[in-house]
Amino acid sequence: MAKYNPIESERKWQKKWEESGLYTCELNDESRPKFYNLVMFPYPSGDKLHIGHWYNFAPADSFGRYMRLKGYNVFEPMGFDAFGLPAENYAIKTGVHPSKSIKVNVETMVKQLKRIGTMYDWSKTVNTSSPEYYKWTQWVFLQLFKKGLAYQREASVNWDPVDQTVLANEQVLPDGTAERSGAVVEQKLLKQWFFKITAYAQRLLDGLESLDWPSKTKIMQQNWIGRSEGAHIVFQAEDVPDDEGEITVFTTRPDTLFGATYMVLAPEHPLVAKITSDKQRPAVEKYIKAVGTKSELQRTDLEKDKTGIFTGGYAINPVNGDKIPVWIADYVLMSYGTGAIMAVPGHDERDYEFARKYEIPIKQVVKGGDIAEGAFTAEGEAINSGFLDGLKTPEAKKAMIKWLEEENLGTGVVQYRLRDWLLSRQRYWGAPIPIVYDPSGNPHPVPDEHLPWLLPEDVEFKPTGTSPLGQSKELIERTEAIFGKGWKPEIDTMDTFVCSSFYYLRYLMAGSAEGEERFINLDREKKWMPVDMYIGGPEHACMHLIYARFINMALKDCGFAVHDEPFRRLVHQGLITKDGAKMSKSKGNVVSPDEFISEYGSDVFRMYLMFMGPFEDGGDWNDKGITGVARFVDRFYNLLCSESSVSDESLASRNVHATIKKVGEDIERLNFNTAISALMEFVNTGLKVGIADIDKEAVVKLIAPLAPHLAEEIWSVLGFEDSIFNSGWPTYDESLLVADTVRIVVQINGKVRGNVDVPVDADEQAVVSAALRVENVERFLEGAEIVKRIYVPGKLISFVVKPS
RNA sequence: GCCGAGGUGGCGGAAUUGGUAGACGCGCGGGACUUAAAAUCCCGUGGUAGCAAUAUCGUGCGGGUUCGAUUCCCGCCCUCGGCACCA
Repeated sequence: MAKYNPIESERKWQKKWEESGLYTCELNDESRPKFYNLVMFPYPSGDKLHIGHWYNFAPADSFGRYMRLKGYNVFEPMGFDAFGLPAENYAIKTGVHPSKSIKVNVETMVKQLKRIGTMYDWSKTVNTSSPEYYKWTQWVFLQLFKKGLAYQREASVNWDPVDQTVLANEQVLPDGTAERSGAVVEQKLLKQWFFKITAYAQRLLDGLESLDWPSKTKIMQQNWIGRSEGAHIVFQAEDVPDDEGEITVFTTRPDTLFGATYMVLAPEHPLVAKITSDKQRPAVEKYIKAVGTKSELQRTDLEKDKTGIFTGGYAINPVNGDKIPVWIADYVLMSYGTGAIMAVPGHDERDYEFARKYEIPIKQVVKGGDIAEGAFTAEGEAINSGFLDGLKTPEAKKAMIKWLEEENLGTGVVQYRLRDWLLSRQRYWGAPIPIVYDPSGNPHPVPDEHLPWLLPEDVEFKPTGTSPLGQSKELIERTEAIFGKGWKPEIDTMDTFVCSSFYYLRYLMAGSAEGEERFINLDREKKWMPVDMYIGGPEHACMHLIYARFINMALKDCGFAVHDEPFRRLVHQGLITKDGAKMSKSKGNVVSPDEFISEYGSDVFRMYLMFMGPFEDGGDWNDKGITGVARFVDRFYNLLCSESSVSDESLASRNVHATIKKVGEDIERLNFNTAISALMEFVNTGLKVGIADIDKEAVVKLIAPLAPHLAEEIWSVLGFEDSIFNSGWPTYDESLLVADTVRIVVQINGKVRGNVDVPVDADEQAVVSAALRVENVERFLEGAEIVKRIYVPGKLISFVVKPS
């Protein structure tokens, strides 16, 4: 019998699959239930596919193949998230236009992806940087604009005065200098576009409940959205006219209002100028200036001492009329809450630290802890709090809010930490924002018939102090030609997260004539959405996965989707490291899969990755065990492709049926490692007791999701002409799983002292007498009295004894 | 600091509801085949004691519940991932 040759076989089957169009999904097929199997699409970098890609894509594909065998019409598309910084930086360095380098990269990446042997439907692919795709990115922007969900306001960007360019947060080092140029990064205000994602905060929070997602990811999103319940409370500044001197604070602890001994405003707070006394003014202005040079990152990132300065002004605590000092400090942020807080040093750690430093009185208003030692932040009973005294924290909160509302001094409110989505990028390689400005500077949407609003070609990539699109003569001329003299184009491009927020909808339309005309066919969306399985890295737990949910909801509200949530089940693959470190080109520790593929083939390599450990755990890469999987493949092939005589019929059939059960259950839960173990055990037993010819068919199907080429090869050796992936998943016979006898463990005082084989239908009395005859058990029972007996049918019999 | 996940042989890992801890694989030791090697096949493989049967210790550390704990409870230590002055 010929030895299995993976390299030759894989080439052969990949060719056949492609020629026969086996994986082209008929989206209108009504004969089978649908299954939308999606992996997060990759960025087409110039590098080869690395182990991380394989670790992500191969198991995801195995799951898709399993669902196909289970009888589902599986849609498994693949595409490219091709806009973004790396291609632009490459262009700046080499002068090669991003569209050129991306085109080359996509071509090589497709070739490499095909070598994995996945069932991607390449007839329905997307590339976010193609005009056919970004036409819809612009269209989505315009839908949100029309719905009032896109707006402009001033926002600060990180500005590199040397490179004359805007920097992303990750390009700014913790010390506030630019990663590339080393210049001190400045803050610069620019008018930028935002999506009103905050309007969806509660819906994004509520929607999480229905999703089959890792709880870790849900918790991260909850924290990201950051709902907190509390109250707005109005304080009155002294020596400032009534209507101008109102300071509204947000607090989650209105019950501690009696303990507020000072207030803090953010340095940027508009009231600071009014409230500051003449005496303090020079010092306050100096402090504000010092804070202004710091980026928000520096202000919030450093584990530093709190700093602040007294304004010289006072405010009145509304609940008790106390006159309390008003300070400014950089630990209060203008961007969260109202930019002002009431400080309760007795019951808030930051306030405590600050009050200690500046010798501000600390007052205890909740019973518990030791205020001399530190803030008591837990809940408790209100004290020194007038009408709240004796109430527990939750009741005290309610009572205080009720009082504030009656007195018209405040209201109960819900606050979110989520901020609106800043989508303007002062970059070239992105989708142009489809907005034009009339001669007075008012924004107007580019009408649909002019979409795609093309990204101009005539630009310099080198930074010149403005968004690259600003230099395009073509874009300016185009704008004036269409809209009239004096009209100007928007020159910022969109955040690439916009592109990746709806690609799962566009896959459903890609490659069709209808898809060029319509964003989505609602019947198709209704049928195919939500995505049934979404697999991708945990690094997207917050950004991408919140943005995509938001866009989907917004599109639903615009009438372009019927489902609220785009991703029903989500799984994160783990990270593959090398010697404990993340693989990266800069560290030079990237391991290429290529040598393993050419030596062992794709099947062995992908199975080895799955066999390493749980899919969601990842792990540290080493190639030590790959020979084990290669051996297993040979043994599997030998067992199924040779004549075998069955030496023990019942054991042989139990071997098959138990494996069908185990492998199916394991793949269902994405426990590929134990599914492979089960198949190895099957082979070990099978080589001993044999396998009936009639069972071979079922067993090949079991390995098909994990090693698709191998399975096709054996399937054809068994005489089948059609692809194994057009067959079905085998079923098992429960009655064949049970052996005639069962091994019962015998314990004495909880320790295993022996075991007995008894007929499966033996009753307790039979088990007991068999157990008592075990030599070692007899020894331990000699001279002892059995005081208790525990019997777990099919498992164990346990005697509790005491010496008599 | 807060939130989350985890800690099991020489190594990767298994143990679905509290019921034989270490499946499966790597590695290692021994053997068969071979002139020899590779490949393949067979046997063994947590520590300690013992020729063995077996005993004893053993799932990060210290307690607890239980006939019985890797699994449940309390208190620590360490590693990894995320967030970070959110009022």
